Amino acid sequence: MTEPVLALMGPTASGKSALAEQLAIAFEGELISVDSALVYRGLSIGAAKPDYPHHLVHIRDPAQVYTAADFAREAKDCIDDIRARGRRPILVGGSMLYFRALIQGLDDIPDIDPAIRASIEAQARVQGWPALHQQLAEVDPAAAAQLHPNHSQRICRALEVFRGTGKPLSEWQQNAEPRSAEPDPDYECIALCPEQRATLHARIERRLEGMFDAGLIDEVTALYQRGDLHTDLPAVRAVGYRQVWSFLQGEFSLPECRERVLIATRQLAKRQMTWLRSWPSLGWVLTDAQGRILPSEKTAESGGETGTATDASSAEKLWKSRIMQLMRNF
RNA sequence: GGCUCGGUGGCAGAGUGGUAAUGCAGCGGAUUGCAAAUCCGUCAACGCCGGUUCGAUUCCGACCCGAGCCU
Repeated sequence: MTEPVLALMGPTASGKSALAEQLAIAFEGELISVDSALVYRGLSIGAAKPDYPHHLVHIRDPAQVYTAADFAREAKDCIDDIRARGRRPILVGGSMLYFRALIQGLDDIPDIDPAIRASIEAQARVQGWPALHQQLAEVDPAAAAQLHPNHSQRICRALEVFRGTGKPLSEWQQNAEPRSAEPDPDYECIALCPEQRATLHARIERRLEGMFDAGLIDEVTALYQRGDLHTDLPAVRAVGYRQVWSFLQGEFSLPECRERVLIATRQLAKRQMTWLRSWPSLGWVLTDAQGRILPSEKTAESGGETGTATDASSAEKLWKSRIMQLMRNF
């Protein structure tokens, strides 16, 4: 069997990129970015674009919409391609739905005509989402039962799948084999994160200052002046870009803008932590206030309640131990 | 020094003689094609001391603090 793909996860500003670069060099690997903002050209400073080369960075125009499904497909191709060249693919990033789409897979639902979504959103503007939730309940009660009446995006998705395919979303999802919580042997998932929340917040704050100093405002201004971009696009909704965009429109002062970016970034980190806490079989790599990896047993592979490693191949064990060893020296 | 207005949760800000909206932040959660998105849940307050009252955050008085005006 092929060795697993290393997947390095973690909240924003946790230091993933620096570690990833070291891993890439140490393992003759190639990095694949798992980042929903970095896919867009023009998002560099505010998206913390790393200097070291990554795949799947700057591959779309900000006017386009990139999706988790696009990512899963392209990342898979990328992994195959890298392996075909005899190198090791390493995934790095914090877009957890992208990781999930790649590792756990998405159901094979056909593309939906964007016009359908547009009409649903138009309908929602006049009727409100709870009304659409009700309509969903008539055609797809299973999906509706799992969604709050205000959950705009997911109600929209369920509705557009039904209208576009004539088949309820919940049925599409039943076709696939049930998702297991078992660790996927094809991926070795590691999370890098400061042990203390306060440390992460301090890192976020420091990095944000650097972004503003490096010209974040100018970067967003360039996007703003294109004239064809708007706040409904994912690229413009990204943390930092959205707030600076509003600042450019005169909605608030620069100090308030900076404060809002800071808050939004912390909130992003929190949501990422929520994903990570329930991620199956995740190896936690905790760091101290100086960014050094803590040597305690907490850094060892977790989730091994039973002897899951007993039947692991020696190649796999070697792979793991090399990662762990490298990380101790980080 | 005098007068006026004001002091409600971390912040902003309603309100009532029977212990108090809401927004933001914080914290927790969800997450199958926009996910750095979207949504849900939740903690937490009436400056201080007396008085009136069955009962005061709400009424009265003193005091403290803040803003403004006056001398």
